[in-house]
Amino acid sequence: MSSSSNDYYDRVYEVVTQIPPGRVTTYGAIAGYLGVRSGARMVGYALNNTLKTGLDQQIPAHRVINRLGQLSGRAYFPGDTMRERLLQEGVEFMERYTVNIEKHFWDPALELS
DNA sequence: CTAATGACGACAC
DNA sequence: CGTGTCGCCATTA
Repeated sequence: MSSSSNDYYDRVYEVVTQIPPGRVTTYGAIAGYLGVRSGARMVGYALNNTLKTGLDQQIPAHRVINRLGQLSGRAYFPGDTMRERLLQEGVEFMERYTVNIEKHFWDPALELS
């Protein structure tokens, strides 16, 4: 168990868990909300840890995409799980692996205050 | 302790 | 408008 940065993962999980269905947010938005403006990479890293540990069953990691609306993490999900889940939630897709982020964007800084 | 990596982002060309 | 480069910072080798 990492002791120092355990907080970082916890914060990421906390935010991602609160993303409502049919909504999506970006790595940068989460990182910014956490106070780490350019720590977007770490957000994905933390999420990767969730799938690895099986936490993805509790954390909607599929609702976190990059600022372009692309499912950058789709490769880490089995098959097209990431895309299929978003479709089930009613998320509009512009392309096969690109969602209408402007329409479904969920900003933690605004929604969580 | 140093080097490389990554589910990103912004900017330069 | 596509591609390349740098920055950021935790994690791993």
